[in-house]
Amino acid sequence: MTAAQSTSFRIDCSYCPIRHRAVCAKCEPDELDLLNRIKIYKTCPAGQVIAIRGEQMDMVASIVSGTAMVTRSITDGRTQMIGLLLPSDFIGRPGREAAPYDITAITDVTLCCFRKRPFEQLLLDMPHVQERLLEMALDELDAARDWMLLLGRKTARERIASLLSLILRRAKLPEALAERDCRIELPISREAIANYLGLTIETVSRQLTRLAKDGIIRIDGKRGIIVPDVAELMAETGDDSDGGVIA
Amino acid sequence: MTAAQSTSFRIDCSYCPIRHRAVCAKCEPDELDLLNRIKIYKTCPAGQVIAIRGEQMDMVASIVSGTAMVTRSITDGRTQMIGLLLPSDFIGRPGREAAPYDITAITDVTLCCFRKRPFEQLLLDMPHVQERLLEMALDELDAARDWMLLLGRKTARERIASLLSLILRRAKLPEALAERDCRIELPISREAIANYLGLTIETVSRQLTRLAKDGIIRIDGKRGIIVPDVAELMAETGDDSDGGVIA
DNA sequence: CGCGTGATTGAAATTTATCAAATCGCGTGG
DNA sequence: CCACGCGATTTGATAAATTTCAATCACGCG
Repeated sequence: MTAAQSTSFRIDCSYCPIRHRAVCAKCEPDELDLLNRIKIYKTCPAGQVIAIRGEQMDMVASIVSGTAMVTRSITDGRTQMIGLLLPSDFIGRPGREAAPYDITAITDVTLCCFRKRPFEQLLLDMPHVQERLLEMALDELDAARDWMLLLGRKTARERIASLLSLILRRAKLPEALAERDCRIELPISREAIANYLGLTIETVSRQLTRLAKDGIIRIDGKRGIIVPDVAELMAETGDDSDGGVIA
Repeated sequence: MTAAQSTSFRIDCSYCPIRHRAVCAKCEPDELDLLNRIKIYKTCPAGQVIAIRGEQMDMVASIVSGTAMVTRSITDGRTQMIGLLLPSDFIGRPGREAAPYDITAITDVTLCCFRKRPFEQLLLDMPHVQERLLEMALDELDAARDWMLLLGRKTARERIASLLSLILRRAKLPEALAERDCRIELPISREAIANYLGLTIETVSRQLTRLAKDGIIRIDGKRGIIVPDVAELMAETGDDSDGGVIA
């Protein structure tokens, strides 16, 4: 956590919207009390840099609201998005000094922060937090590996279809996916999509229009996408029929 | 763990070559005793399938010796290597029924196996194992994300250089990297390299000969590579000067 | 000695990136 | 209210990188 945040406050954990999914998901009331006492809320405006690779991190945090992106770059500016942080996702790595990636707020972001040292101590005392952190790390690992398949082997069209289908699955209830004309709002710009998919902006744009021409999607303004038939979109992802999800 | 293994035996943990790096690294002697009682050694010959994505896994295991590869594939046979398993690496995921990836032995492999249920129970009772598992998962996550940068943004030449430099760093002591004419043995075939780097066999082959023509490497038989100047190779990886490692 | 697998090389095709220009959306100031 | 300008997006033409298809080569082994 490098950059200054604009505000700092605290609310009670019992009202916390990410209570059941964040690192604290498995905590008992007394453990929650302890967390409550040492946490600090901070907010970052959209666009603000939350962490810079290689710089000192003295905080860890959960995302309470908003979206942030995790990126890595090489010398000449090429950058790859490595993860998307949504509410309940965790930032920071116990037992490491420097931030391993760059993190930038996409929308305004609210963070539930802990100073790193006390948090590390707390991990040892509170196995529930460590258990949950392990679960979350393994889920992220699965997601990262799915993405490796996409980046290493999928065509531009398949990448776009995969992204759209990912967003659909995250945004909609499973039963809603059977309906016709599902509408989603892209949470990120074309540039961010390109960085996510390992493509250029132009290729992203072209593949979107091509999918539209083929009737797989309809484009509705800059950020809106309407999917007439989700199954048809899924068929374009290149994945096996299960859509990458294990039964 | 799906496939049948050829042999099954047990040796004492105190002689275990991966004792200090595997999931049991942080265990006290009494904890080790407990592990010792419930572990089973198994071996797989080179080429054998160790796990198949989607199939039931009733074992978790550490790699004691040998090398295995973790892959994911899509419908038409395109496959992406998602990880390389070396001695001390862990196979299996607590709290999940089905294997999330395919795993294949590259060389003969010796595994230190635990039945999944008892191991899961043991995780709760032995925080040292869980701590270590978390560390290992986070390290793997970092590795997966580095690889995402490679797959999404690097050129074929940079990918090859990155792989060679990765193997160098794994195989040699840091001080040996300063020497001239470092020799490494590629642990995997051209096809496996291609699947690792998200390229075709032919591109791998061409880039290797091109790097050789440019004097960055010398090719020494099918599997041997001699690197006259490691720094020069590192400069071809596209990474910042730190070579992707955080201080 | 010939066979087979894995690796290399070559030529053509395809995909994606790059460079350049046009368009769109939208808030601002006149 | 409307023209202006800016950033983001789309579109077009061309170039570059990588894949694909097809041969050839190298080498270990029966």
